[in-house]
Amino acid sequence: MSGSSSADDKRKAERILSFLEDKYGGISWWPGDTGEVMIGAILTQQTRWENVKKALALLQEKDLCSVPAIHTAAPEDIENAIRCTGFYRMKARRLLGLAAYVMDTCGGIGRMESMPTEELRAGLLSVNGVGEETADSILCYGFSRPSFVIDAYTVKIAACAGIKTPRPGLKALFESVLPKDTSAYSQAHARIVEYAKERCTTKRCEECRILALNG
DNA sequence: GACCAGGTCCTTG
DNA sequence: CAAGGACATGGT
Repeated sequence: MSGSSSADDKRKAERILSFLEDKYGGISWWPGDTGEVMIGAILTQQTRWENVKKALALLQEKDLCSVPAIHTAAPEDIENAIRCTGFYRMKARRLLGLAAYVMDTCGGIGRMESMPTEELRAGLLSVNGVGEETADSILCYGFSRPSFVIDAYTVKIAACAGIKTPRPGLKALFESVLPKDTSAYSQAHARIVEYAKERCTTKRCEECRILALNG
Protein backbone atom coordinates (compact mmCIF):
# COMPACT_ATOMS: atom_id res chain seq x y z
CA MET A 1 0.00 0.00 0.00
CA SER A 2 2.40 2.58 1.17
CA GLY A 3 5.34 3.03 -1.10
CA SER A 4 8.66 3.58 0.53
CA SER A 5 8.16 5.77 3.55
CA SER A 6 11.17 7.70 2.37
CA ALA A 7 9.32 8.85 -0.75
CA ASP A 8 6.34 9.70 1.41
CA ASP A 9 8.51 11.78 3.72
CA LYS A 10 10.08 13.54 0.75
CA ARG A 11 6.66 14.51 -0.51
CA LYS A 12 5.71 15.92 2.91
CA ALA A 13 8.96 17.83 3.20
CA GLU A 14 8.39 19.32 -0.26
CA ARG A 15 4.90 20.43 0.71
CA ILE A 16 6.10 22.12 3.86
CA LEU A 17 8.95 23.90 2.14
CA SER A 18 6.80 25.04 -0.72
CA PHE A 19 4.10 26.30 1.64
CA LEU A 20 6.65 28.25 3.66
CA GLU A 21 8.24 29.72 0.56
CA ASP A 22 4.86 31.03 -0.56
CA LYS A 23 4.16 32.38 2.90
CA TYR A 24 7.45 34.12 3.60
CA GLY A 25 9.23 34.48 0.28
CA GLY A 26 12.90 35.38 0.46
CA ILE A 27 13.98 36.24 3.96
CA SER A 28 17.47 36.93 5.15
CA TRP A 29 18.67 35.66 8.43
CA TRP A 30 21.67 35.69 10.65
CA PRO A 31 23.67 38.57 9.24
CA GLY A 32 27.20 39.13 10.45
CA ASP A 33 30.67 38.05 9.45
CA THR A 34 32.02 34.53 9.84
CA GLY A 35 33.46 35.10 13.29
CA GLU A 36 30.29 36.65 14.63
CA VAL A 37 28.26 33.73 13.27
CA MET A 38 30.54 31.31 15.08
CA ILE A 39 30.11 33.18 18.36
CA GLY A 40 26.36 33.48 17.89
CA ALA A 41 26.08 29.78 17.07
CA ILE A 42 27.50 28.87 20.47
CA LEU A 43 25.51 31.49 22.33
CA THR A 44 22.18 30.46 20.83
CA GLN A 45 22.38 26.92 22.16
CA GLN A 46 19.17 26.33 24.08
CA THR A 47 18.63 30.10 24.14
CA ARG A 48 16.35 32.67 22.52
CA TRP A 49 17.96 34.76 19.80
CA GLU A 50 16.78 37.95 21.54
CA ASN A 51 19.19 37.29 24.38
CA VAL A 52 21.95 36.35 21.97
CA LYS A 53 21.64 39.72 20.25
CA LYS A 54 22.08 41.50 23.57
CA ALA A 55 25.19 39.46 24.32
CA LEU A 56 26.66 40.10 20.88
CA ALA A 57 26.12 43.83 21.37
CA LEU A 58 27.89 43.70 24.73
CA LEU A 59 30.77 41.78 23.19
CA GLN A 60 31.03 44.38 20.45
CA GLU A 61 31.19 47.19 22.99
CA LYS A 62 34.18 45.48 24.54
CA ASP A 63 35.74 44.68 21.16
CA LEU A 64 35.33 41.01 21.94
CA CYS A 65 33.05 40.09 19.06
CA SER A 66 35.61 38.34 16.89
CA VAL A 67 37.42 35.04 17.07
CA PRO A 68 40.91 36.52 17.55
CA ALA A 69 39.58 38.79 20.33
CA ILE A 70 37.89 35.89 22.10
CA HIS A 71 41.06 33.87 21.77
CA THR A 72 43.03 36.30 23.92
CA ALA A 73 40.22 37.46 26.22
CA ALA A 74 39.92 36.77 29.93
CA PRO A 75 37.20 34.20 30.70
CA GLU A 76 35.48 36.58 33.14
CA ASP A 77 35.21 39.29 30.52
CA ILE A 78 33.51 36.88 28.17
CA GLU A 79 31.26 35.58 30.94
CA ASN A 80 30.16 39.06 31.93
CA ALA A 81 29.16 39.91 28.38
CA ILE A 82 27.26 36.69 27.67
CA ARG A 83 25.57 36.15 31.03
CA CYS A 84 22.14 36.96 29.61
CA THR A 85 22.29 33.92 27.31
CA GLY A 86 22.37 31.45 30.19
CA PHE A 87 24.89 28.62 30.64
CA TYR A 88 27.35 31.47 30.52
CA ARG A 89 30.22 29.73 32.27
CA MET A 90 30.12 26.76 29.95
CA LYS A 91 29.55 28.88 26.87
CA ALA A 92 32.58 31.02 27.71
CA ARG A 93 34.66 27.86 27.86
CA ARG A 94 33.23 26.67 24.57
CA LEU A 95 33.95 30.00 22.90
CA LEU A 96 37.53 29.82 24.09
CA GLY A 97 37.84 26.26 22.86
CA LEU A 98 36.44 27.14 19.46
CA ALA A 99 38.66 30.20 19.18
CA ALA A 100 41.70 28.12 20.07
CA TYR A 101 40.79 25.61 17.40
CA VAL A 102 40.29 28.30 14.76
CA MET A 103 43.43 30.27 15.58
CA ASP A 104 45.89 27.60 16.71
CA THR A 105 44.83 24.48 14.85
CA CYS A 106 43.52 26.02 11.64
CA GLY A 107 45.62 29.15 11.53
CA GLY A 108 42.70 31.55 11.33
CA ILE A 109 39.36 31.85 9.60
CA GLY A 110 41.02 32.60 6.28
CA ARG A 111 42.64 29.17 6.23
CA MET A 112 39.34 27.50 7.00
CA GLU A 113 37.72 29.11 3.99
CA SER A 114 39.84 27.02 1.68
CA MET A 115 39.03 23.72 3.40
CA PRO A 116 36.62 21.26 1.76
CA THR A 117 33.21 21.33 3.42
CA GLU A 118 33.39 17.80 4.84
CA GLU A 119 36.79 18.42 6.35
CA LEU A 120 35.63 21.72 7.77
CA ARG A 121 32.55 20.08 9.28
CA ALA A 122 34.56 17.28 10.86
CA GLY A 123 36.99 19.79 12.30
CA LEU A 124 34.23 21.88 13.84
CA LEU A 125 32.58 18.78 15.30
CA SER A 126 35.85 17.86 16.98
CA VAL A 127 35.58 20.98 19.13
CA ASN A 128 33.96 20.40 22.51
CA GLY A 129 30.63 22.15 22.57
CA VAL A 130 30.14 22.12 18.82
CA GLY A 131 27.48 19.57 17.89
CA GLU A 132 25.72 19.00 14.60
CA GLU A 133 23.40 21.97 14.72
CA THR A 134 26.11 24.39 15.74
CA ALA A 135 28.50 23.06 13.09
CA ASP A 136 25.90 23.24 10.33
CA SER A 137 24.86 26.75 11.35
CA ILE A 138 28.47 27.86 11.13
CA LEU A 139 28.93 26.12 7.79
CA CYS A 140 25.75 27.45 6.23
CA TYR A 141 25.55 30.96 7.66
CA GLY A 142 29.21 31.59 8.37
CA PHE A 143 31.05 29.85 5.53
CA SER A 144 28.29 29.81 2.92
CA ARG A 145 28.47 26.04 2.55
CA PRO A 146 25.37 24.04 1.61
CA SER A 147 24.86 22.15 4.88
CA PHE A 148 21.26 22.07 6.03
CA VAL A 149 20.63 22.90 9.69
CA ILE A 150 18.37 20.64 11.70
CA ASP A 151 17.22 22.33 14.89
CA ALA A 152 14.45 21.77 17.41
CA TYR A 153 11.93 23.62 15.22
CA THR A 154 12.73 21.54 12.17
CA VAL A 155 12.35 18.35 14.17
CA LYS A 156 9.06 19.58 15.59
CA ILE A 157 7.59 20.57 12.24
CA ALA A 158 8.72 17.31 10.70
CA ALA A 159 7.07 15.36 13.51
CA CYS A 160 3.82 17.33 13.27
CA ALA A 161 3.77 16.79 9.53
CA GLY A 162 3.93 13.05 10.03
CA ILE A 163 7.42 12.62 8.64
CA LYS A 164 8.67 9.26 9.90
CA THR A 165 12.36 9.71 9.22
CA PRO A 166 14.21 9.77 12.56
CA ARG A 167 16.20 12.85 13.46
CA PRO A 168 19.57 11.61 12.21
CA GLY A 169 18.08 11.28 8.72
CA LEU A 170 16.33 14.63 8.53
CA LYS A 171 19.37 16.50 7.29
CA ALA A 172 19.70 14.18 4.29
CA LEU A 173 15.96 14.23 3.71
CA PHE A 174 15.70 18.01 3.49
CA GLU A 175 18.90 18.26 1.47
CA SER A 176 17.46 15.75 -0.99
CA VAL A 177 14.42 17.87 -1.75
CA LEU A 178 16.23 21.21 -1.97
CA PRO A 179 18.62 22.43 -4.66
CA LYS A 180 22.17 21.99 -3.37
CA ASP A 181 22.58 25.66 -2.78
CA THR A 182 23.57 27.58 0.33
CA SER A 183 20.97 30.25 -0.17
CA ALA A 184 18.22 27.68 -0.63
CA TYR A 185 19.26 25.90 2.56
CA SER A 186 19.59 29.00 4.68
CA GLN A 187 16.30 30.47 3.54
CA ALA A 188 14.41 27.22 3.98
CA HIS A 189 15.75 26.93 7.52
CA ALA A 190 14.95 30.57 8.25
CA ARG A 191 11.36 30.08 7.08
CA ILE A 192 10.95 26.98 9.22
CA VAL A 193 12.05 28.88 12.30
CA GLU A 194 9.87 31.87 11.47
CA TYR A 195 6.85 29.65 11.10
CA ALA A 196 7.56 27.55 14.15
CA LYS A 197 8.17 30.60 16.33
CA GLU A 198 4.68 31.92 15.78
CA ARG A 199 2.71 28.73 15.28
CA CYS A 200 4.38 25.89 17.13
CA THR A 201 4.19 27.40 20.58
CA THR A 202 1.71 24.86 21.85
CA LYS A 203 2.42 21.18 22.34
CA ARG A 204 -0.15 20.09 19.83
CA CYS A 205 0.89 22.15 16.89
CA GLU A 206 -2.21 21.17 14.95
CA GLU A 207 -1.39 23.61 12.17
CA CYS A 208 1.62 21.68 10.97
CA ARG A 209 -0.28 18.44 10.80
CA ILE A 210 -3.05 20.02 8.77
CA LEU A 211 -0.43 21.66 6.60
CA ALA A 212 1.10 18.33 5.72
CA LEU A 213 -2.33 16.83 5.04
CA ASN A 214 -3.56 19.56 2.75
CA GLY A 215 -0.28 20.64 1.22
C1' DG B 1 6.35 29.65 40.66
C1' DA B 2 6.40 26.52 36.73
C1' DC B 3 7.97 26.02 32.18
C1' DC B 4 10.54 26.76 28.08
C1' DA B 5 14.31 28.59 24.97
C1' DG B 6 17.26 28.01 17.31
C1' DG B 7 22.11 22.07 22.31
C1' DT B 8 25.80 19.47 23.86
C1' DC B 9 28.31 16.60 26.89
C1' DC B 10 28.78 13.16 30.40
C1' DT B 11 27.21 9.47 33.18
C1' DT B 12 24.32 5.23 33.80
C1' DG B 13 21.61 1.19 32.81
C1' DC C 1 22.40 2.77 22.20
C1' DA C 2 18.54 5.25 25.28
C1' DA C 3 17.58 7.93 29.01
C1' DG C 4 18.54 11.35 32.42
C1' DG C 5 20.99 15.14 34.39
C1' DA C 6 23.86 19.37 34.24
C1' DC C 7 24.65 23.70 32.55
C1' DA C 8 21.90 29.18 34.02
C1' DT C 9 19.54 33.37 32.64
C1' DG C 10 15.34 35.73 31.12
C1' DG C 11 10.66 36.00 29.46
C1' DT C 12 5.59 34.42 29.71
